[in-house]
Amino acid sequence: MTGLREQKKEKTRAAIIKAAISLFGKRGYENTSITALAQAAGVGKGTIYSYFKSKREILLSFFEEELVFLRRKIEQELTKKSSLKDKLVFIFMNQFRYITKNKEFGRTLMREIIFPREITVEKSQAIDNQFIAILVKIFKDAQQKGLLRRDLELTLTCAHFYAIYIMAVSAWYSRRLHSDDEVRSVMETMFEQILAGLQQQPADNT
Amino acid sequence: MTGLREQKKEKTRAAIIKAAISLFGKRGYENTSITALAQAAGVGKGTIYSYFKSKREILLSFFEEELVFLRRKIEQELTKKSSLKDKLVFIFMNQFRYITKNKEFGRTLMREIIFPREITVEKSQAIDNQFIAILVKIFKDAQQKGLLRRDLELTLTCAHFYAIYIMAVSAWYSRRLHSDDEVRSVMETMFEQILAGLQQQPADNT
DNA sequence: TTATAAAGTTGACCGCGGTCAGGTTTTATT
DNA sequence: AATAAAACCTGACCGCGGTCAACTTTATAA
Repeated sequence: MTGLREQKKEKTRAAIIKAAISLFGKRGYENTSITALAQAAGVGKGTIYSYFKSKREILLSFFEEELVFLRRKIEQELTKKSSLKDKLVFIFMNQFRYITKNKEFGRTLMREIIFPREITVEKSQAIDNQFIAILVKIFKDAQQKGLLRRDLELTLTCAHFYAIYIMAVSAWYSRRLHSDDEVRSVMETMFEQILAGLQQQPADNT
Repeated sequence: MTGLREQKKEKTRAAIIKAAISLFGKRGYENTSITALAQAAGVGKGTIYSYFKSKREILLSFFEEELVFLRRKIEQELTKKSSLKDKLVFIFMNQFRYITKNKEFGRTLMREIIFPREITVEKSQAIDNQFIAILVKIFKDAQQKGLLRRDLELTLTCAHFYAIYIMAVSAWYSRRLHSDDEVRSVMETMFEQILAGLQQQPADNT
């Protein structure tokens, strides 16, 4: 049953995440110390580490929660988009905007998700599994409508598009791309190029 | 001219890099403290920071030097590879093996190169410019031989393959791919898929 | 040669993320 | 109600990357 202990633990965990949302949002990730987080959550510093393995895991947990909303929002608006390319661009641009809203926050997040440490591998896997879920759904749909080759290993196809997205984010952080528009334009071009190779070949008349 | 000052500075810089090579190699990046590095280089801790902006910049500078050799080696052996796909796989697998030789070292490096901070943007750009140089050369060659569409923006094409490479490295760090062979196999598959879309369409007979 | 300015070096010091021995609260048992 | 065991909480403490005021060395000018 929900003993006194479990209730408290849930409360504490929630308090920490809440404090994280508030402080990360207000001051950014790097400028929020664990000590400050602990104070805001009303617990001792050490307690934090019995709920999370590291500061970075707090970030990932925080993001995991946000992702539920982000995902819901995306899936709602997705129906408005018609073409496969539009859908993909829509998804990734939403993600991109969220990530880069706070530059330094997004960088830490990306680093942790794309190149996780042993300590955060599971969390980071859980997070991009959520993405893969959205993407696979779209691709299956496209396959059924005859827009995509049926022999594709969908996991690989997801990976392919995800790869372009990561590259775009990277280009933004490396100051090779500067605005949302540039990013979207590059992504569109590359997506078109990929799809040209993946979709069923209609009678080709160049 | 090469005054006393310049000479000393060069020596000191070299000593720091040398110490970095030795200690990073011996103990890894994270387990090498700046203090230890300073001692090994025979200078004070503060001096390190008048040569490098941060510990991570030392890592990048170190890698930049290694890259000269790696690049030379790659370009020499490249002539043996015939097909475009083989060449690309060869380049990226070399890179991959180097990066993942020391797991934690490679992770820090990738994080810094792919998602650089303001403070390391230039260095990280310089590094992947070296790659782009190798890749562009190959692609131009392929275009001349009629293996690639001529209307391609080569920078984008590079980015495309580079993206797959990053994804592969990421998959390895996320424990989605476990061995060299798996990584190569995935990379090969994806490269083939891309090329099918990018290369000139021969009369298509499926 | 000597005085002044400029450049370079240094380690004590800071706040950080993370640890852990010791103290406190909850549960289980009688 | 009293007690023992288990679970949980805590902040002093550690080594880290990075800073900077004070100091030393080199270059310049008279």
